[in-house]
Amino acid sequence: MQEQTLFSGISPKETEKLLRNLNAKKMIFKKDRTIATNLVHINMIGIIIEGTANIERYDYNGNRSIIEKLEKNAVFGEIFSRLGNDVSVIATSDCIVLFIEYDDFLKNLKNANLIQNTFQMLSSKIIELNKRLEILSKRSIRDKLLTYFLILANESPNRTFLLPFTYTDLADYLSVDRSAMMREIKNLKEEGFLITNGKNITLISY
Amino acid sequence: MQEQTLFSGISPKETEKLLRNLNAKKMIFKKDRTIATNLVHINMIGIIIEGTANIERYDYNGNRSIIEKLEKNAVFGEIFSRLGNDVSVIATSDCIVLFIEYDDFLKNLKNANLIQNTFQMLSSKIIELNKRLEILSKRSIRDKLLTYFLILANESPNRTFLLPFTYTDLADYLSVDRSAMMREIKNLKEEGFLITNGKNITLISY
DNA sequence: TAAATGTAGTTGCAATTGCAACAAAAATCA
DNA sequence: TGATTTTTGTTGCAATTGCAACTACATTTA
Repeated sequence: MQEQTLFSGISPKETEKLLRNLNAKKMIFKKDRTIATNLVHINMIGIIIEGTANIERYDYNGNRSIIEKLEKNAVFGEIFSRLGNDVSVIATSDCIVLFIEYDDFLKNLKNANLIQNTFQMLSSKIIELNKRLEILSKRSIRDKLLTYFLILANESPNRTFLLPFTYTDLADYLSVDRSAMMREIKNLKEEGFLITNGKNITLISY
Repeated sequence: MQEQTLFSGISPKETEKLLRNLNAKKMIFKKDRTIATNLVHINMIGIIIEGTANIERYDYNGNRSIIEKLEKNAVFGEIFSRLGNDVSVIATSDCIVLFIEYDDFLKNLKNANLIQNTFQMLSSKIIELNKRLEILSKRSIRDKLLTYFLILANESPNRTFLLPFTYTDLADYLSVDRSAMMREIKNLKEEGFLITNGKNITLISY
């Protein structure tokens, strides 16, 4: 799914040249470290070369919200994610991240492949955001769970999938209280909508 | 705000030529008419030349969700909005809309201005989506209202703004029950957070 | 490997929310 | 302009949700 990168279709040599022109800087982050905070004014683009990270926000109540999961080759930064106030990128495993100045990037946006790829990236960001919006616009925890699980179930052949979150993180992704969510999952199981075995979930009907 | 268009910086003559190459088709829609439904497979880009429209979704409970408000010069379509299942674009006033095939568009994506403008459009879509996500990730109606009102208040000098929705539509934008929302607005007024006069709202503190 | 930390699973209770059902006011239409 | 439709404003009540507080289990870390 995340095989497409910013440099797909561009030869390694060409890529290296581009990265030099782009003044790209490579940085290493340990798990749980903050990769970036409040990037609005910094105008950087980050590329996850190795590892995984989350884009997160804490509101004034102390509630965490997981905005996005970043996998290998994912990009983040103002144009890609609107990293506003109180938003941070946190390493969820050891990470290698490439940083590029946005202005440098725009100046070098002449390579046809790079243009095409950037479009792809932006488009898939939009798709991800809309996916999450569809979930959050549901008015009950039950509907949020079912909507999310349906998306995951549809991506696998037998409607069984591995939850890509801990249940604690899932609650923050759905923006609901964890205990209320667990209660609702229990209800869904009792009513025969779901079978769970740890993070393995099968969606029976919906 | 929406002065930027896909064809900014491109001369009228050049634009016309582009539109001919793009095989653009102009269509007229009366208020409340459906401009497009389930565009996923149709692969079209729409540009609102005149008028306003909403991107909306109805879920199986019959709850409407207003996904996005489209103003003059706004663009919509798969790459820009992920118009998935049960999603429609509805004219909220008489509209003139330009349709372009996505493939034609990509093929003609050589003009530097067009590239730049398309990036701008995609970026501002992402910003809009994130704005809405920030609102919907709040766990109470009160916080959703305050978050949205704060965004509007910050865009005007004296923290007073004109609500761009009917209150009925606002509830669908915030994905909450209308009567519960009205109740909460009343509470906020009584507690001195808000002053309202019809759709004129002043945010006192937050 | 023992201790410490993080995650899963529960529950009672109070607060918030959605639903249904109105009446009144405003906007639209014929 | 008069009739019709839409929007606003309200309320009681039941259902859902968040919060707090635990226990049990799993995973890290020293």
